[in-house]
Amino acid sequence: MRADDSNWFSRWEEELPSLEELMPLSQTLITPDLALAFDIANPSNTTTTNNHNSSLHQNQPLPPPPPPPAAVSPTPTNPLASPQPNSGDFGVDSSELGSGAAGDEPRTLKRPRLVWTPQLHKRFVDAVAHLGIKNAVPKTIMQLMNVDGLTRENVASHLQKYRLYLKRMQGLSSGGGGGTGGGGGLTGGTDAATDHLFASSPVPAHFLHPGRSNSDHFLPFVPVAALQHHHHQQQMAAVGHPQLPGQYHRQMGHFGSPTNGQFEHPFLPRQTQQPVHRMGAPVPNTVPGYVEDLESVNGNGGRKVLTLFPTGDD
DNA sequence: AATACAATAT
DNA sequence: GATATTGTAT
Repeated sequence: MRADDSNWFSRWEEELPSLEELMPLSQTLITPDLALAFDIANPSNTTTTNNHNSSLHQNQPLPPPPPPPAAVSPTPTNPLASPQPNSGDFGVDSSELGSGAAGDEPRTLKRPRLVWTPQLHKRFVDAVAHLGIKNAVPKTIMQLMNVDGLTRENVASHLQKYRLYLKRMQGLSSGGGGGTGGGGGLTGGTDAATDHLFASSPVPAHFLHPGRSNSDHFLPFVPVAALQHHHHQQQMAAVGHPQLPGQYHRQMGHFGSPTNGQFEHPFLPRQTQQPVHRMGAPVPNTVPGYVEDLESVNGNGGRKVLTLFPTGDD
């Protein structure tokens, strides 16, 4: 109870990490709907609850307004290169979305394929490593990663692949061969072109021997402190050109050594629990910011790809 | 009912 | 081949 306690709250903001520090993980996955809503300046709208402006509090040093309206062409059926019929001015896109026009929130829109960048994967591996294979299940991993827009399904799918990778490695180490008949001979071992991504991040040793060793770190629970506090995730969309001039910042992993894990925050008794809120709330998720890009490859329907960008370290 | 896993489809 | 989606088990 110090006098200064009374104003700790005032200083609270000062205690926050600088934007630059947090920035690395900012940006959020996009949701197509939001993108649309973004431009929709509908005077009459209503359900578009996009009120979240995060940039109000602190300024943002990086608002390079880039380009363009990158144009979101939600029309998968538009193989043509001309994304929007509106040539010339952007602004509102049309997006007729099928049906409904602006009235219904497209909850059923398909999100672009998630692209697992090495950074994202790193986060994934860190999360799995810190959870221990035992507790590393999609939901938990997803929470620890705290990447906005990332869904359980995304993680599950990646986890599935990752497990196969681990298995493969185990087999290689002792097995001999495997015989899989594969004849091929591929196998490069630790880094086949196939596992590019996986190879880019070190695989914690314990992953390789599930069997013995009690690898499971003691972490029944993870104070996932990173869950819903300030959301800062990073994600970007890169399409076609992986070399975006963007500024990446590196965010050091939060995951450090659990042995000494001293999570401390002025106060965060928040157990990262997710209330069982189900739909119904008109203002459920407030997405901070996002960027979306899509790549239209050949007329195959154009696969939109969403790539979360770097957040981390390498 | 929700979640995870495995299999299958795009 | 990488992800998404589906089916099934828990």
